[in-house]
Amino acid sequence: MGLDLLKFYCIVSIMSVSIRDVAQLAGVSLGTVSNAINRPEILAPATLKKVQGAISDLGFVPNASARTLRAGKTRVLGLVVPDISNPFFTDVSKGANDAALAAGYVVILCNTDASSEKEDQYLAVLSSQNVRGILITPSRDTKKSLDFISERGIAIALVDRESQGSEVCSVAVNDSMGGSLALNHLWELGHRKILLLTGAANIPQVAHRDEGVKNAIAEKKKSERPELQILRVNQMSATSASETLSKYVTDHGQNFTAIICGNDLMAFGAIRALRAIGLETPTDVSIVGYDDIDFAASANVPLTSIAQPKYQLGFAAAELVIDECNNPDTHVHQRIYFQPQLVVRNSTRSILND
Amino acid sequence: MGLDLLKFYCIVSIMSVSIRDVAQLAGVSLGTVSNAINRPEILAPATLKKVQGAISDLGFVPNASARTLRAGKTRVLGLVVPDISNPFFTDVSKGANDAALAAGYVVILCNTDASSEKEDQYLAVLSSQNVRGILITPSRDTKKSLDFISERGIAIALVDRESQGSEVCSVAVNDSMGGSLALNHLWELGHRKILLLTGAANIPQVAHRDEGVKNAIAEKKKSERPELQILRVNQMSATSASETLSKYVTDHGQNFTAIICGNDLMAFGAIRALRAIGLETPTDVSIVGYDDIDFAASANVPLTSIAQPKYQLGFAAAELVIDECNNPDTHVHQRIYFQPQLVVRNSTRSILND
DNA sequence: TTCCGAAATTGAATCGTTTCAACTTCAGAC
DNA sequence: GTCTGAAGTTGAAACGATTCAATTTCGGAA
Repeated sequence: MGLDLLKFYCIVSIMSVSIRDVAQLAGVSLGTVSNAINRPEILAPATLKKVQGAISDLGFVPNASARTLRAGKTRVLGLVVPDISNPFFTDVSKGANDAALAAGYVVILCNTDASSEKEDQYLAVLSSQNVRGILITPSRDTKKSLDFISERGIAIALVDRESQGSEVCSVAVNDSMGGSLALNHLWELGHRKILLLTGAANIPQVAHRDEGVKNAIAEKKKSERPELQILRVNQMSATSASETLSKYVTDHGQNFTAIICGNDLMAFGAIRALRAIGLETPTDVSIVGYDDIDFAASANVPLTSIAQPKYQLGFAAAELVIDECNNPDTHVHQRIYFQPQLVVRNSTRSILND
Repeated sequence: MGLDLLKFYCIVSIMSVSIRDVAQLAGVSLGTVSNAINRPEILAPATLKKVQGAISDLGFVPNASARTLRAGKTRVLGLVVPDISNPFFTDVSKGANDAALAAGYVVILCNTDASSEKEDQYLAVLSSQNVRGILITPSRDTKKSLDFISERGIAIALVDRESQGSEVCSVAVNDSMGGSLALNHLWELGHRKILLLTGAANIPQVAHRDEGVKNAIAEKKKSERPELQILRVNQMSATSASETLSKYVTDHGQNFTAIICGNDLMAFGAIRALRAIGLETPTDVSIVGYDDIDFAASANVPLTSIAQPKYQLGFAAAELVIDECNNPDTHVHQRIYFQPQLVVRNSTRSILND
């Protein structure tokens, strides 16, 4: 008898309880239980209480598949990024996850390694999973991917890309402003010969930042405009930056007092290359990085850098998509534009003598 | 008329095609289409071809919800980690995603911030999503979480934790061996006074590594055993390591020729602290890090470190779970144990004089 | 007492698959 | 020509929720 009882409990706890069981226990109909879950306000308070009691007694959790099948709506988002090991996207992912969880959504992470095929493959999988919305940093031919998605009635937000028309939401950082921030900081410290150690010009982010630097220069009075040299590296890594800079100084001498780098790793590479030829940072050369990676603060030479609100980027993108899902009528597509921030540490120094 | 035609195309392209449409176009029954998708080998080749043609003509994608509802099985895994911005888990996630994609699965990423409540919350969500398996690095009370999961018939793999009983799979790295590798490397270089700059002893990974260091010492002949000092930091960060080490040297002097650090960031902190008091790496002190983070190779002093197969960890865990899902009968629970690897760079140096 | 309309509740139909027992087809054995 | 069994195909039932037209309930007005 004791054994039978145990068995009974096991069955109860293992077999999934359905809305039917709840209805039976509460002594109401199927529809009423469904209403208790989805539109509690239309039920008589007493009934609602009864049903909620039964739900928690049985530990009932609605079956997402059944719900989706009938209602046609999941509570799942897809996040499609080129490289999750890039700290930028890691933080974006964190923000998106937190925003999603708060709204009862869940995020499927898709790492495309910047390959179009993998991107397409993931989009097909996400579509078959009936995801409700997709946050994406498209790798290449944006149009096709986007059409594929929106054709299926899935909400979209572009991350770290600006939408062209106004048919989708987008969340981006003002890269041009980032470039300006870096230049103005150095300018205020008195630097007038500046080297821009940057990446390939066909990367949109890089182009925008370069432009920001140039704009900031153009805004100065003619007599106070700094001289700008531009040096591009193939790979935006410490090693590549270090080698490129060494060669440059060998060829041209040190014709600068400060360097603006494409990212923090390149900044560390630059510091290393300079030290190798007897130039200290910031004593001899000031250096500004970009991204403000975690390690920037605790490096040998704590780095002055441009910080991007990565977490907020992901959070906002998820919120936009969820709003589009939950309020399709009132939702209006937005282009959100975050502002980067200058973080001053020890790698830059004033060379004014007053 | 033109407008009507447009409307027609819109409806065709927006409305989802079901298995029913495929059956009609191919001139076969529902069941046959289902078989073409799930057990193609039992169909007559001609029929199979016909159905596959219809599927691709219509661009049919099976509805995951309906499939799950009927079959009770999703193709979704959950990955529950304490901190996705830790490069370790980033790589684990990449590995898991790749293994999943290859098997037609998809991964929901759950970042718990090492909080038990968030972990529970995510487990509930994953359960309601009917995920098929969960890869988890549990934060605390493993037992309860695991019971919750397996009670619901969801496959489990422990990541970076060893399973105690044999009722679940686990994938971990031999941390003890990592500690031994570090010590033996220094020992071979002639170091006999070693400082272990490590984290809190109640973190399992830390404890195992410390143990590995001690074991390696115990294996040496008595006369050749190095002296070991242990110094623990609160936070395993560069700053904390730097401060703690500075204070230690002030109090005790430099009673070591080499340092084994709890991770690479701490190693960078140590290098900085030493330089501040006039000690260069590796000239005066040799340093070994742990984790082999990306930046280790391109730092000012390229770091000798212990590398863990993080990607493989995630890949293997996903494979184990997927095997358990697909072949529940033949599947046997495994404990996989990866071996860390010593990566020698410039932060360590021999002090033997022969 | 009767009737009315608003509020609350009901339950059959539906979503798009998979499953499996039942049925058809057909080549070969007798 | 008939029978047999294997191979191939069929289609109704089921999964567990939501939806909505239909039904019941009930307080108050006539």
